Amino acid sequence: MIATPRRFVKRPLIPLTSVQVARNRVTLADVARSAGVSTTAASFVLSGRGAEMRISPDAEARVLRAAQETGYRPNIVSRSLRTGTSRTIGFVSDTVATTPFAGHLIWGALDAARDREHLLFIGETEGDQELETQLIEAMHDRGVDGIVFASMYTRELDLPAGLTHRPAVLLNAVPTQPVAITCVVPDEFEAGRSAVNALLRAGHRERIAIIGAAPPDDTPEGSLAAVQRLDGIVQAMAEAGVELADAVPCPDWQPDIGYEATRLLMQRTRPSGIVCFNDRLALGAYQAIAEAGLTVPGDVSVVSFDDDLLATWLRPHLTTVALPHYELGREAITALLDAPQSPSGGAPGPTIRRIPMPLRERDSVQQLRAPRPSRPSRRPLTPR
Amino acid sequence: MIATPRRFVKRPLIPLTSVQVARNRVTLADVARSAGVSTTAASFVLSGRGAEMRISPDAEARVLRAAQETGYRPNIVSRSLRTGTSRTIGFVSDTVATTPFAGHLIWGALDAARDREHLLFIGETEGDQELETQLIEAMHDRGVDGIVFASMYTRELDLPAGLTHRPAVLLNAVPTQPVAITCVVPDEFEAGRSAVNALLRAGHRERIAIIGAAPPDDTPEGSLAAVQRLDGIVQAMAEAGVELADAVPCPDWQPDIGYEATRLLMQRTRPSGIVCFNDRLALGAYQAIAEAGLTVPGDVSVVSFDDDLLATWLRPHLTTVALPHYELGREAITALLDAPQSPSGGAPGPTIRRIPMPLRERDSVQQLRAPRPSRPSRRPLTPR
DNA sequence: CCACCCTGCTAATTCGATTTAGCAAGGGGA
DNA sequence: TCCCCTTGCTAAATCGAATTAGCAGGGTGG
Repeated sequence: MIATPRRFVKRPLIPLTSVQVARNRVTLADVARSAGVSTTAASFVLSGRGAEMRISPDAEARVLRAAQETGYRPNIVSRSLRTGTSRTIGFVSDTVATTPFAGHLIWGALDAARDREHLLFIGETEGDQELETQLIEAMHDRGVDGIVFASMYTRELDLPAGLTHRPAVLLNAVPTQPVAITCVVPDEFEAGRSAVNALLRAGHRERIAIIGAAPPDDTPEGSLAAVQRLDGIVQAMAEAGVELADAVPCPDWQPDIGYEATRLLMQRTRPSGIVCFNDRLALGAYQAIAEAGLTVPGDVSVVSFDDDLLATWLRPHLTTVALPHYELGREAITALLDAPQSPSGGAPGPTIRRIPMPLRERDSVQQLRAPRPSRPSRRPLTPR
Repeated sequence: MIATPRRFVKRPLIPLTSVQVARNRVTLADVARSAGVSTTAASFVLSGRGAEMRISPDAEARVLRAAQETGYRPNIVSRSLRTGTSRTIGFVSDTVATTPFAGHLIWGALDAARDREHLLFIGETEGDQELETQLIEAMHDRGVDGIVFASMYTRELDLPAGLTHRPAVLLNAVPTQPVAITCVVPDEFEAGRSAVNALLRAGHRERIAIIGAAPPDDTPEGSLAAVQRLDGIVQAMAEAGVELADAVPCPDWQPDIGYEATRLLMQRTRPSGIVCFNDRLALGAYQAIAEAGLTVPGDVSVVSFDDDLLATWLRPHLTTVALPHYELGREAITALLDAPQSPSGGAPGPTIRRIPMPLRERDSVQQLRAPRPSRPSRRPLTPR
């Protein structure tokens, strides 16, 4: 075989199109042809504008039947190019993997998106600012209708570049800048009140301690949840006229730290009720309490936050104020899709939607004596 | 003001286009104009085919500079329409939310996808067959390049309709039908061997019991993991010439069930080593052992499977055979993108990639006596 | 009987990038 | 001098749906 001289080869261009693209999908043109109408007419019928555009009932029926029989599904890529709306949302978070919670956040978002026939892109930044921007751009390149930017724990954050070019919602976070953006966060302040009230209602008044933060403001770096839970706790106790017996601040809320904190507490104050700032700390507390030869709730009552899966794995089951991850996820998508942003002006700052954190009463709180006649809990008007 | 008579209004059609679509993105045409060339030339340059298509170095430089200066980013929706490839992958699983593992599966997939400049759609089916099909269709409507169909626990499953219309990979699952599809699964059989070998190596020979399944085949419905772990355990013990002292099958692998199973075991056999079929069962075992006034590992050694976060929360930290979720996720994407399927014929059945499950040795196994001279563990050639 | 309107459609354009086909200018060999 | 080839680029088609503009035919009022 003789090699063709280079210069005799005109252009080695093979029609790639016919090779790469799966040609077996039914298109609108196919439907139209099969119904004996133009694509225009078919498009009108299938978008429900048949009557408006004066397509005869007969033609309409033919189109509908053709679409049905061929199993036609509109190509959303094409529609997206034309209309600029892709029925697609980006969900960018800092940590998908390391917290089990993330699943529920995403789950709620997924459900809400599905209700509105949207699909979700997922991206994880691991807190890397450059990655944040890249992901957001990659999503906009693909024509997402909007982006939910989520943090795994409630905090303040700097808005990443490009986020607000199109509709966006902050989930579990509020912006450091006074930007007009919708934020969906759990009501951590009310949660603080709920937690401590669970103890107060059960008659605990004397020796109540907390693990995870200490008044007035010793909280883990950057955690808004910590600050607000603490505020709620402090305020509820003040209202009830009860003194906080002890408090152990913790830089990080992990089981071993809860364990050490509780050992310290048992030596120092021997509390009858402990509020742990999350369920992992509570696990550590359980371990330390058991090791001291004491029982929950007989000797020490424990309440906590988050409603981790862990809470029902512990014996006895843990009373805790739940982070409503599913609802948070749902609400973020709802806010994004239902309340389009006003890009130019409008509100001077963020719009914050607080989602209630429900108390899950289980078996870790001991009823001390008949509850006092419950004073209607007045919610103060203090700005938060 | 007099209302315009209906019939005088020609057609109330407002050019929606200019309203809906954000017109501020830089397009290829903008770049071309700014560089003083045609979009064709600009496209050639930016796709790296400048030399091939004989664009002069000068023109090439102008295009590159214009793209740089305007911050041009190609519209992937448009590219996708033309080329049929969207740099987008669908990840459909049965459970994102209820298992904390899911996060790591997704994490690995996300990382691998990012390495190849792909984005991931996420969908959750909750085991609903109709939803499976709908999700897969919705993803194909958006032009995904392929789909990873994942199960949260290793099992056999019926391939959903439409999955194999385009490239697809099964993650943590194998098909019931003899279909040519790539499957990525953890090596559960080898894991069974690892777990029990951890006990054998430490000198446990007499009273070894297992919780979660019982020979020859009492395993939770539909769990391939259970079957294969059990096989591995049985085989490793047979090889070592050690008799299984006791086995408690469990319909579900939750802490309370592990607790009850262990109580039963302590009465019946009082084992010195327990293999729990997952870490939740092990948590229950810890609780029952502590309640019996015994300690881990002093009185009872425990090994387990999964390497749940829980494993390092327990005291002492749990020795367990890890499910390599991150690697599983990565491998699924890699397999999907790097090894395009041969749609018509080729292999007669699925291609199965087994990912090793590493033993994480921690503090729950007691060394009984000096280890016997370790016979090089011959891996048998038995087909699995 | 003619201008006009309504009915019921269709042709053509558009979105943005990719790809095919091809053109103008210049150089070199016969 | 003429033909052919190469260089360096551009025009036009394409992907699939949505949308704008407009056309043919029949009926009606003046």
